[in-house]
Amino acid sequence: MIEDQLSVTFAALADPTRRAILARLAQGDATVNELAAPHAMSLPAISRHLKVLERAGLVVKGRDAQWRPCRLEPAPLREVDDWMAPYRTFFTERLDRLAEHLKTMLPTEPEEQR
Amino acid sequence: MIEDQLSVTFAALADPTRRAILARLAQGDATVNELAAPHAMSLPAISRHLKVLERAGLVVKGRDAQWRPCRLEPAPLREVDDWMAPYRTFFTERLDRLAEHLKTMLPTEPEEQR
DNA sequence: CTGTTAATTAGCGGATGTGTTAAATAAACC
DNA sequence: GGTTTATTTAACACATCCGCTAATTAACAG
Repeated sequence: MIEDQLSVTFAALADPTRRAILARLAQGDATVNELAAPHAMSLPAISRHLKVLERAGLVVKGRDAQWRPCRLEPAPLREVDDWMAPYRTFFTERLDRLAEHLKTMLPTEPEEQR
Repeated sequence: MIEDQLSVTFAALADPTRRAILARLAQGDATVNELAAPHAMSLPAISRHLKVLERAGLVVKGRDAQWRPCRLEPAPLREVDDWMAPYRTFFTERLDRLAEHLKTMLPTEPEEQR
């Protein structure tokens, strides 16, 4: 099980419930119960989702009596952003993409003269 | 099984082998064998990874005799990019706050004379 | 001490993911 | 037709994920 940080982060993001939790936390800290409220799902299920987000470093839990106020930690998202960087040119600059595509295409298969 | 596009894309990205395949394809099209070459893994395993990438719409396979030239399809990455947008402002804002914090911190702690 | 609230853990079942080897398909080569 | 090459599918094993309910821990309130 040699799971790298990026894989753990992507796996954590690959669930709509967890992304909804992140979206909620982006608007401010919240307790586990507050996070669970909008979802038609048991509390333990939400608790497990939070654990996944925590393991990915996307969420940090504090302690306030019996409450565990959760906070969004954007650092792993920045890692995702950095990973995306080289691919971003593919869909932001289509002319460059076409040019590069042609460049990689031309020298591999030299046209024969006729 | 109501898997949304974004979840499928994130799940596809949550594997280092698949990300390596995408990185390879970013430099030009390649056949399944070419994509498999750098990995210490059986060909069927690579074939399945490609299927996952295909299902996510990240890769499109063509047909050239017995070869299946694979091409990178950046559209789902753009969706990820769009999803990231609100969070991106979040963590740049956070960095700004950090910068400001450091700025306001420096003059408050003047070196004591001796 | 007792009861209430917040949250986690335990244990179960079912689905999915990931790797293997062996067999099958498909198109080229001779 | 028969062989080689590229790729996929089948069948199996094993682990993880994801939901549930029931039980447990932790901290407050009276």
